Amino acid sequence: MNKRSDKPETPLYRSHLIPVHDTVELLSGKWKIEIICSLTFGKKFFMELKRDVIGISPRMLSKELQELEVNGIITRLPLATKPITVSYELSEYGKTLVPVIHIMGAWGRNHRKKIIGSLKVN
Amino acid sequence: MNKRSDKPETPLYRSHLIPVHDTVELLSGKWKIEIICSLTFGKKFFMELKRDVIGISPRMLSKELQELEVNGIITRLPLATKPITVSYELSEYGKTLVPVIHIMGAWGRNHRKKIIGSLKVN
DNA sequence: CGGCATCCAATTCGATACTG
DNA sequence: CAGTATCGAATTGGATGCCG
Repeated sequence: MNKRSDKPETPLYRSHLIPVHDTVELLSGKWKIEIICSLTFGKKFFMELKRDVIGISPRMLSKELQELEVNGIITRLPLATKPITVSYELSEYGKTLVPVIHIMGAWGRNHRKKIIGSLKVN
Repeated sequence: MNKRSDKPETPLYRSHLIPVHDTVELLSGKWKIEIICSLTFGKKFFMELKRDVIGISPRMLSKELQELEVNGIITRLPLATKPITVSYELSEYGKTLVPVIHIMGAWGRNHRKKIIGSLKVN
């Protein structure tokens, strides 16, 4: 206990709620983070993503890619091959989201340790 | 374009997926962020929270508070009044989550600006 | 007052089949 | 190959009433 104050130094004002929700919702889809993860390693074809993201159906992959695209996180690059192929990549803007995800992951990793530790009393 | 590399300096490895998901899911409930926001201003009674979080039903408030409690984010403090009253506060551990939320909010605020800007072509 | 049980509405997700 | 359409299952959230 090195602190007695009840309040954190940085309260969360109501004006912050919407932006935080935006970020949470953008990442809330069941497969979004995994898709972004795969794309941090470079450009991928639809089919490669489907192989990377184990268990995803084409329906969900398509849907979540569209959501990421309208948010500017990824760029869709259709190629005039035969049959058509489409590759996706993280946009420069999308890359600004990666550090945020890392910070969330760091907290989550620590949280996992804490929760598992708190179960050892079983 | 000050960079030519396709890959971000910090890829997201698959080992990061679960911890990131943990953090997202912890914040994914419809009212969780707002509850945490309210509690960053100090201890609150159940009833006060219900007034603060406009539109929430007692059922949802109770449910989300429980989820935050089992995750160690908040502390439940029942008082032996008549009738019983219960107050909630952010735990010291829960306060470690606040900076993460702030970072998510900062990204989201910028994202909002970007998205709204991209609609001005309407 | 705090919170649980029940029931219903809405949203999300999965499986599968189909098209250009 | 890269999606879309359709259907059904599962999850999530809301309204309400009851109880200690």
